[in-house]
Amino acid sequence: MKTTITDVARLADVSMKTVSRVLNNEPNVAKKTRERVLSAAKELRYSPNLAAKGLASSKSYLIALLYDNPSPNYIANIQKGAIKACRDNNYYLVIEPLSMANANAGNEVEKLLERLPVDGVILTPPLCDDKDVLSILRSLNIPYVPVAPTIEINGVSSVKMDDVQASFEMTEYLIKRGHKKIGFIKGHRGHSATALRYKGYELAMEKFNLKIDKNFIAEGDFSFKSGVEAAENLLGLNEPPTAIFASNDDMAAGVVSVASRLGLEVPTKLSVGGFDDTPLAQILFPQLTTVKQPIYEMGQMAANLLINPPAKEDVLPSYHLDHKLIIRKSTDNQNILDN
Amino acid sequence: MKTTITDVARLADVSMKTVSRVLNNEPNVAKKTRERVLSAAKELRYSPNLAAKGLASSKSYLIALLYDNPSPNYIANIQKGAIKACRDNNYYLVIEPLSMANANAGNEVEKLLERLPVDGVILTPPLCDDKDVLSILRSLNIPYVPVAPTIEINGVSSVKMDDVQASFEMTEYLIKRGHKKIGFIKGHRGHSATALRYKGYELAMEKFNLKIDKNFIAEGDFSFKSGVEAAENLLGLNEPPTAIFASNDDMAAGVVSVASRLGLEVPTKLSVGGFDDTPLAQILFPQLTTVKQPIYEMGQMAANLLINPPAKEDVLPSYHLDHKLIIRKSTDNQNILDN
DNA sequence: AGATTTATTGACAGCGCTGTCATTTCTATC
DNA sequence: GATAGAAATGACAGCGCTGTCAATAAATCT
Repeated sequence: MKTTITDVARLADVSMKTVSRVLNNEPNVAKKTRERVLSAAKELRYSPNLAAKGLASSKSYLIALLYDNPSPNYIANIQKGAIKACRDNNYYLVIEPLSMANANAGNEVEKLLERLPVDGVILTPPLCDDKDVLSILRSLNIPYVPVAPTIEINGVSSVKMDDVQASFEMTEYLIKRGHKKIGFIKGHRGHSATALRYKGYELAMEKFNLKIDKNFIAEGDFSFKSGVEAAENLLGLNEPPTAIFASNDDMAAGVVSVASRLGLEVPTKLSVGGFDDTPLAQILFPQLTTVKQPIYEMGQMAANLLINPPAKEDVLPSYHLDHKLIIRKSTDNQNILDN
Repeated sequence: MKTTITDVARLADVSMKTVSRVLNNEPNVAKKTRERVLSAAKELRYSPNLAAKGLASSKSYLIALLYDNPSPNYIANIQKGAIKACRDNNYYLVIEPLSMANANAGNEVEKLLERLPVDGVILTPPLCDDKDVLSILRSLNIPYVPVAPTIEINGVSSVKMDDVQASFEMTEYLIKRGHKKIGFIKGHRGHSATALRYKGYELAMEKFNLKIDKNFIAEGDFSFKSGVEAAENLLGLNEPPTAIFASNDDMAAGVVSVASRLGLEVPTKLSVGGFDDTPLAQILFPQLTTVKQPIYEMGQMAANLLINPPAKEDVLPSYHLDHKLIIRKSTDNQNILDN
């Protein structure tokens, strides 16, 4: 038999409402009463019934994570972060993979959310830029937080990292290790990160007065295969680059594999940098220097923003979380080191 | 303003209870009435309030997926499968990563489930073999389905694949491609799959009257690194094997990397087989022949068993789902082919 | 046709909690 | 010590649905 708030009330000799006040940290409860209630609750191992709370307060204590199939690794980390925040606040995370491919993601979302009245929604790319989804959310009046969106929305907080800065740091790091001829492999067109990461590369090159050779810029699409193709072009040049910065790890893995096929030893003959710090980065030989995105932290922050919305006054439109340059063997070229 | 069951009842000119009956597919409603209610519900775009349903019926329409950090890929697929089943039944999936490392997973589970009264729990390895967790679940009287458990529990259905058979098929396939000297890399001790996969290898070797050379059996722990070490041993033998079957993809990747370092071309000089069909298997060059586990299907089945429990009479203790041998380039040795 | 069974429908309480508002108790003030 | 105001507490309705059981309508049987 589950203990209810009534049981606790009886034991603590107060009214149900007072128990409710204590358990929800509402003000205006005498210290002594509070303690009495707390110990009664503890003794009875009371825990509230979510459905009842939800029904009475028209909240659900549920946060939904909507996503459309990016890498399992990305999602897993977002989930972990979001769950951390949920646990800390007695919320729960329900997940809903969506497929934007099949026509109207909007409809799907609508059906889902009409039935399950969650208190907030976390949106990951590319969903966070889908007009339909966004407008449904607005019309249903459900708060949401986009993770790493391309477009900012007025009045909506988002969480993101600074791709430009991260990419700048990687490039700067390569330059400081003595590289002057640095190839860059772009990501998928239309993916927001693609332009930003390239921008960072540009800025770093400019800062150190290095000319960007057009031949050193290759188009990719974030896939391993495109990394292979790009590397074949880059390394087939008369004067090939001494370092290649691929804008994600999968493409970097492609570069490493081409290099090894060509007998170009990494990192001594060619340094390779990636981006994302996927599990692959550590599996590769040599292990990959890369950028660790604050994925976990973004998930956590997103959930937190939904659970404890900041007061309107101090709303920042978006929160930037810190990335980290992870230095491993693939760039260990034993050159000039003035780091 | 959300429409309620009362609105529908009024429009269809019946009682609330009748609407409830129709919407829950209960028997004993006249066909005409049913249609009237259905069209009214449709017109009003009615959708039930989960919290209210839950409170009234003491169900939650929530299934929990408990897991302790296996590969993101594994979890992602289990999730997808489970969600498919949930969607089909108007259920929702909440996920709860756990850490068995920190002392008492049991306690954590207990707290979680006391608060969130889910209708069922899906347990993935290694959680599904944790005595504490299982006993909590039993004492809380929450139905659960273990996925790929080591131990069977009386009266509890589980879902699993046939590791022995799958491993047998891989080995048999290698044999039929002309290999006689086949190395095997074991997985992590204590992981249930380890013994089963080895067993399959043994059975196939026996069936074809091939002697198992002890030197051809290497110990691994499912990590890339252990695959590298095992491969170094195996390929350093005077008479090295012509094929290596690593009992997961990460270790197989290790084998491929060692082979390429030694100038042993895969697949012509060495065939390599893996297990799991992780994304890595397709990224590798050459792409990896491997076994695809029915992970998605297991997740789906598990959720289904929870949502629609089979009648006691026809309870099977466990359900085996089909795996699939995925043949790619890493075993394409152009030999005898009598497949 | 009347009696009996069976199918269909509805009235109503109540699931466990919180919001509202009334009531009581304390504290500060003059 | 009386009074106003603030702080603490409680009574009670009701969130939206379903379970129970009673009432009614239809079907079946003598």
